[in-house]
Amino acid sequence: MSTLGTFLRERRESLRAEDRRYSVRQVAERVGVQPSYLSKVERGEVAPPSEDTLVRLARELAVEPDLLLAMAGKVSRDLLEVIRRRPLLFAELIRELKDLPDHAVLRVVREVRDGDW
Amino acid sequence: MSTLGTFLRERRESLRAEDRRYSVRQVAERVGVQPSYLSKVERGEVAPPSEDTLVRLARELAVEPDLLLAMAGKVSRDLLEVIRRRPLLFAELIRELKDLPDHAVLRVVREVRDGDW
DNA sequence: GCATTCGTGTACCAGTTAGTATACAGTACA
DNA sequence: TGTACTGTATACTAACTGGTACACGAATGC
Repeated sequence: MSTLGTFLRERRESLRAEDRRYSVRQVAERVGVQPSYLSKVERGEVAPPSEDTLVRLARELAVEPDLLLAMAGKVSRDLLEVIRRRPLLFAELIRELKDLPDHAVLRVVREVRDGDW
Repeated sequence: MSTLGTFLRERRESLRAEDRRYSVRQVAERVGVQPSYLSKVERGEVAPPSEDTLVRLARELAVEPDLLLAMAGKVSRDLLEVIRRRPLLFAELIRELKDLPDHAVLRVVREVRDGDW
C-alpha cells in the first residue's frame, strides 16, 4: 500500500536521470535524515515520515507538499488549524462537498476567489 | 490551556444538576474509561483523550463531537479523509476560506446545499 | 452512624512514532 | 586496481500516547 514510497522513488530517479546529485544518500543528507531511513521510506518498509520531514522532502523533490502528505495519510497542520478554529462551520462545509465532483468543488473555489465577499 | 477540561467539567456538572447519574464515576463507566482518568481529563492534567474516546464522551454529554475534537486540537477522521482524497482541491479551498468571516463561509455552505450542482 | 458514593492521588505500562548508527556488498570510473 | 560512491540490512532507542489499577479520605444518603 505504499503509494508514497514508489512515488518518491520514481520522482527521485526521474530527477536523477538528469542530475546525479539525486541519489538516496545525497537527497537524504539535504533533507536531514539517514540514507538508510530514506531507502526504507521509498520501499514502504517503514511508516511514513513526520509532516516536517515530508515537507522538506517535497521541497527537495519539487512536488506539492499537500500531495505528499495526502499519500502519507496526513493533512497539513495549517489546514487543520483552519478547521479547528471554526469546527462546526468547516465540518458542515466539507461534508457537504464530500461527494461533489471535482469540477463542482472547483467552481466553488473560483467563486470564492473571484467574488467580493 | 485546558478549555476542553473545563468545558467537559462544566457540561457534566450542568447535566448533573438535574440528573445525579452524571457523576465522574458513572459517566466514566458509560464512556468506558477509568474514573480517575476522566477526572484528570477534566482537570487538564493529561493530554486530551483519543478521538474515539472523545466521540463517546460527546455522545454521553450530548455535545457536538466536532466541537470537542477541536478543543482537543483534533479534526474528525472523516473530514481528514475527504481532504486526503483530493488534497490539492481541498487545500486550495480551505486556504481561500481561511480569513473570510463566518457569514461568508456560511453563505458558501448554503449555496452548495441549495444549488443544483 | 454506617454503608455507599464521591472525586482524586499515585504508580505503572504496552504500543507507537520517528527516527539513528553502523556495517556491508555491489557498482562506477579513472 | 583500488577508491569512492551506491543502496540496503540489521540493531537499537528516547519520547510520546492513551490509557489502567488501586487505594485513599471526604461527602452523602437513609
